[in-house]
Amino acid sequence: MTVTNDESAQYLIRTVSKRSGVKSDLVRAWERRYQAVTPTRTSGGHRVYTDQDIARLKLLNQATSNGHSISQIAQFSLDDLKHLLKDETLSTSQSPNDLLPSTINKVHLAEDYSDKCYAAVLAFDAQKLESHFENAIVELGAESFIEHLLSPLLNKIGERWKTGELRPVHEHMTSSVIRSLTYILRNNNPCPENAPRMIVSTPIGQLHELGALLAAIMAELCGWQVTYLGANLPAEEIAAAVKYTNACALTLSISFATDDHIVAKELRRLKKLIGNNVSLIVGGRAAGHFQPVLNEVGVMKIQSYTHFKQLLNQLATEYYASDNKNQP
Amino acid sequence: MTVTNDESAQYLIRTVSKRSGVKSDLVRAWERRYQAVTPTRTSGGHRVYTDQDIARLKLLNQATSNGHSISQIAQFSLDDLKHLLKDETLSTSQSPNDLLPSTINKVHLAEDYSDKCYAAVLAFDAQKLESHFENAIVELGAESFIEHLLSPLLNKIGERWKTGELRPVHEHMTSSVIRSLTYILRNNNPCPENAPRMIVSTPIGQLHELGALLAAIMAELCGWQVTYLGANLPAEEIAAAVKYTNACALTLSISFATDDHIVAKELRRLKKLIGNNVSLIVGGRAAGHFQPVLNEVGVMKIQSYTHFKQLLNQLATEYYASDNKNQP
DNA sequence: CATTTTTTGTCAATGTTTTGTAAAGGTTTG
DNA sequence: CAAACCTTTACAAAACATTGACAAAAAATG
Repeated sequence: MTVTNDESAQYLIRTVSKRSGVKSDLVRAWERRYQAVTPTRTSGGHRVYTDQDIARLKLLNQATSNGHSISQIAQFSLDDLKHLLKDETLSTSQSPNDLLPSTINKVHLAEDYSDKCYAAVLAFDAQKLESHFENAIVELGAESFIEHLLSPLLNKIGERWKTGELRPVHEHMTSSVIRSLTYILRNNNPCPENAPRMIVSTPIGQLHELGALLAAIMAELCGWQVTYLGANLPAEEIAAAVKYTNACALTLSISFATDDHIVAKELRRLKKLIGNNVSLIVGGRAAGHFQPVLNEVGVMKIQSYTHFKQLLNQLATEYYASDNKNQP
Repeated sequence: MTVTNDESAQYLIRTVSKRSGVKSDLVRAWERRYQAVTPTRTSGGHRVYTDQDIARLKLLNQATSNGHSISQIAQFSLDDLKHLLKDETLSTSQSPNDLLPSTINKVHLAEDYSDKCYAAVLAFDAQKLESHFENAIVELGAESFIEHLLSPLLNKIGERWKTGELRPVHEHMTSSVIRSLTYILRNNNPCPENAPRMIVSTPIGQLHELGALLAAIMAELCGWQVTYLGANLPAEEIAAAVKYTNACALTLSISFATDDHIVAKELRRLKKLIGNNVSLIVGGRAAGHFQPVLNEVGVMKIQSYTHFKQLLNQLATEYYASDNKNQP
């Protein structure tokens, strides 16, 4: 099914007629006699319809040619109409479970989607995974999608990867799908021109990018202007990106605990390169493993989903405050 | 404060009219009556348009000739317009081609965009880069976009990287932007359920993914069901993905010439793991460097843009032929 | 079953709005 | 100075709206 959630799309009667299969005259008659649809009007009086109206007329058309009297069903809700037709075509159908998504329901719904997504990951079915994600974004909204679906899902993938149930390719495939999704998420809330800038990456040796992706998406949703660099970059490169973009924050994800000293060395170098005016944030499953270095370098460590969100908002506030001072 | 001097290129109405296909008079009428575009003015009062305006007008033109009333859609955002047209081309595939998309013009136009995109890469401006890409896709169409803009651009980036004008981060940033664009490109032509499947990646040690991305996009546009895995994967992982997805082809990009034997070893292992029924395709700037191994293993080497396209179509044809035999 | 009444899709007549195009006359640009 | 722009005003075809009517089909009634 297509993603037609907005009511931004509006149509005049001829388009509606073409799409629904109901002649213009009849559309007007149904409105006049039974208020089957109640379009708004232009200032000049022309009728303006929504996607929902079209869907409605389509169903009404089907129902009438199925023997129902228009006067009886004209005021039915979309759901009622669907049921009507379902019951006819399949006489005894499945359980009708599409009803109101309350806030409490959302968590449950997200879990539901999460299971489906994990199954798609396990089956290595990128198409299905993307499809589930798309639907989930529409149904849950970007906010809930990230908090209740994406975040737990990535955790689960991280765990299962350690137990061997998943292979590295699974993670790569998932990263790939999520990366292409950033396009939808970003376009849901365009950020202001003067938003604070952030670089997101993972240090050299850290090949897992799921955590970094999550961080990037979250930051974008919190109104940051994020430049995502992918995984496995040396300190010099990351620092260069910070310079180029004039970023005021840098977020790294560390999800794999190594015993060599690469991460520590990279962090120290990074700090030296970017200086004290750029906030250095580190998250990821294995961040705790490097606690001594984090303390030494002066890193903000992400404690949890909500903690990161608070951090983002706090830093943004500080940024706007100092920005106003410099810009009288 | 940073220099936020956007709108690098500006056009007068005649150019806009030619490129968008909307007559000058009409462009002005749309502006006067519905504020469809809001160009700036020269000191003398002439209208000055941006690339975005052109993309916008092009989409509006398409939408109106598709039955939408201009007054209703004039103020839609670029994204809304894209959705509008996407939903329509899915239901009614007949589209009477609009005016003058002469091939010669397109090449020139693509070069123009290519320069702008490269400038954005050099300036490390991900947002501008994405914006240019989006406009270019609208104006050129996916096909031309890839052939005349993306492909040359990536070559240029590869070259400049070697000379040191660009750093690795530039490439990472560009990859990131292109990856999120795959979403638009993919949704322009949904592939059939039973399309042949392909895995795209780069072997271990090969960190540059631009070539692989290009290959993935091209294959998708040729009707393949592509699973893109990103860069730097060991043979076992890639082979596992091939097994999981039941892919009939595997494309690798090799853009960096190394003197160690890793690539050779990986290729040999891969061939052993995937067997003879899966086509192994290799492309990339440095593919020639490993010619002996390619011959030994039996690899199809990509010679050029058009060669790869032919290869894709040929393999797809073979796939469908053998598929029909097995599935009577 | 025959006759009325109601429902429903379609049309016609007449007036208004929308929308692409164009002409007239002045200004800017190169 | 010519070509390209600008603004204003106008115009006509296409698309809409409203009202009212009509006949076939369906339902109700006797």
